[in-house]
Amino acid sequence: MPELPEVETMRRGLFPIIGHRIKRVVFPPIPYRPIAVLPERSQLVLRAQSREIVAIDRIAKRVLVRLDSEDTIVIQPKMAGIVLLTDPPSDCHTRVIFYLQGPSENDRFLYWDRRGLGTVSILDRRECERLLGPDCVGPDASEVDFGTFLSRLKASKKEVKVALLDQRLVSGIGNLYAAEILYAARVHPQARCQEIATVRWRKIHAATIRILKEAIEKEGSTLSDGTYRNAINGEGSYQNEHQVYDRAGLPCPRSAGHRIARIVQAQRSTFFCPQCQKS
DNA sequence: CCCCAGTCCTGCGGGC
DNA sequence: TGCCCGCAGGACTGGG
Repeated sequence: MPELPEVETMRRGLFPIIGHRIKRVVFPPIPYRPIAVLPERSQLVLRAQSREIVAIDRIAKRVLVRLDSEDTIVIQPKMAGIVLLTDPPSDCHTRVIFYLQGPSENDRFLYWDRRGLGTVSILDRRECERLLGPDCVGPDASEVDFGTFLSRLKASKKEVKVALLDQRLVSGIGNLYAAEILYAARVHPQARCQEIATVRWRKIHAATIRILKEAIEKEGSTLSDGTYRNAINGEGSYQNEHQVYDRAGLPCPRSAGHRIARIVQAQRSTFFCPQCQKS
């Protein structure tokens, strides 16, 4: 479930490849259906090969590998994708290998995706601006200021938890961090955005900034399925800080007399404490 | 415009 | 013990 902290950790993990040149792009033969490569595999090979990597960026939950041609390789890990500089957990889920110029076959990074829901694209500058511009992707949740946060979210007619997941309003928050943010802010996930007082929006904003920052520092959350890893195959540690996510039926950390509940909103699980979190 | 359901995909865990 | 089904959910699509 890579969300903002996990994808930011991927971005930082790729810093060592900046300044290197891509020698070869390889799609390993795999027993599963291949992942989507946009616009097509041959374009990725043609346009990435022999280009130098000049920067690694992130927009929302996508990693952007900037090339000296002004093309950008956009990696969207979705549910189960990661980028790696080291050997993958299993060879059969390696989807793309980018070999770099250098003395060793180990000079490479790869995209590994256990479920194959992710995508790898190569976009020129215009396509990047169109597909990843402010009309499609809201301001980054880890650094959005309160005024922007309030003006974009408070007008929404959605329930607050559903609104936090809308990448057009504010980008980077997924199901896990939405639950943790609203628990920290003591706001009920089904509260309507327009009915939440500004002082409580301030708490939601503060919790958003704080939790995403802490999760980035801890290199994200590696859940029990173990899929998410940093670029050198290490686990994150923010899972040890989770208060409510995937903890239905367990005691509320704030008061042992309460229990964490699970409901479904927009076809997704929501975890929260019905006693601590008020509309 | 909004909202909801379906889709992609594989691995795992609950239940019988 | 083994098997099957449902669930996990990010982003997108199509229908109402």
